[in-house]
Amino acid sequence: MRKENISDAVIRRLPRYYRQLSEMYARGVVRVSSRSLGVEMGITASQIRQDFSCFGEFGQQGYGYHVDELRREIGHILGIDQDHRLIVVGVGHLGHALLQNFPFARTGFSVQGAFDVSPTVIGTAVNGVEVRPMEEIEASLRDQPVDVVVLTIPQFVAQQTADRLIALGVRGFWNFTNVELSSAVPGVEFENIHFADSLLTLSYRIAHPPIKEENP
Amino acid sequence: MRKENISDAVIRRLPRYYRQLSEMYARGVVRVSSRSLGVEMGITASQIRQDFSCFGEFGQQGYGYHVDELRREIGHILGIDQDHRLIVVGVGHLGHALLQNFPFARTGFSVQGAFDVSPTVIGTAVNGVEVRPMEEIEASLRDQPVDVVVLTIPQFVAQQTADRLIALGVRGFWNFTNVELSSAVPGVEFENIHFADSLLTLSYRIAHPPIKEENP
DNA sequence: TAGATTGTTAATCGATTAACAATC
DNA sequence: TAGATTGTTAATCGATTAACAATC
Repeated sequence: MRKENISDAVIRRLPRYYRQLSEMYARGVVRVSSRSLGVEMGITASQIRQDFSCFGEFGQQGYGYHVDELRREIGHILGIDQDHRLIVVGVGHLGHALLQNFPFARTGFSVQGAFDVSPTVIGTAVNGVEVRPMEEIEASLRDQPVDVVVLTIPQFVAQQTADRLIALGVRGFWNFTNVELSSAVPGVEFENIHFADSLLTLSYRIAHPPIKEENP
Repeated sequence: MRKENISDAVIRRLPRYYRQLSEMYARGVVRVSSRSLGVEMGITASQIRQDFSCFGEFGQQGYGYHVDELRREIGHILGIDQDHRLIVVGVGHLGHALLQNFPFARTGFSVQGAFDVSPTVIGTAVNGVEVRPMEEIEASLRDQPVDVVVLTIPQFVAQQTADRLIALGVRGFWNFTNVELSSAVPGVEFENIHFADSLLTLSYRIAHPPIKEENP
């Protein structure tokens, strides 16, 4: 049964399925059952079948799933084949690292440009992308709208910069600023990478080792 | 009632509470009720009280919570005051960016060193941390054990490097490699920052705009 | 004191797991 | 065909929310 509202938990598992299936495909695996996929990923076969059934019927009784077909389907659901357009705003160390390393193309994004306020980086090129002055962003987005902005700027300008970009029509933010951004404009999506939060959960877990399992 | 087993969902909210309370403390706010904290954070007062009650009784009837006290308590729970020790393994663009930008001290970590295999970066210093050759890591960890390793290395050496470090006694990994690491050694904790997974969930959400609310 | 707000118990909601008829 | 495995419905489990007595 196709669901109307997919839960966040399901959505967050999709990239992992995609990753696992890509890896199996690269290994030459042709078919997989929910059971064996579950064993490899450490989740139940039930959950896998439930998750997939939110989006359609991709398997075949008695056979399982065709790895490459399922991989493509999930990629399609994730929007990987939609050629989303993206710019990087803030080319400090982190913005630079993402421009240099991150495989945007493999996640379906094409990098349309990079912007910064600092004269030191303006005019330089990172991985073939020229860094342009922030003042030009209005004109640039008018000419060439983008789907997503990568926000790698200092915390104290995060919300105001987001607001400025939202006014220019941006509806997706990949936010690295460790600030909780918000907008009154409907349909604006924020995806946060909170480095500090992540490290703190690790800090918690090493500070509180999980309770030893007594012999049952 | 103190709980034995804290759910992952609760743990992942703790850094956000800590962040919010720090921000309020910086603003000079002295007391806060679960209700008003909930309004600011967009969660229910019930959930806040439930979450806190896993760890103790930090409030006072009729008054609420003392912001700074609660902030310290949560920081303590997260292990921020434990002065954890950490090294960075892999000083490419991302490792460099983290060494340069990330406020390790503010999350309770002290950077003990950085390691890489590339002669280009070995011997350089990033933000006061000297990059040493990977061969020296055995000796270094024997002398100065660390709690956490930041893994910013290429995917194809991720698992083998993790195994090598686990054999040297490392029990915490902040993993940036987009590989699902695992270990048979009990008590080893992995915290993953999966950039690609994160961006793909954003891709999903902009590809599937949430269903418009009909006027009820 | 009266009002406010906690910590906790009970009720609800949603997500995960189990079971199974359908069928390749 | 018989065995395997799906998609889906039902059962279980856990997390969130509501309610309220205790009390500052």
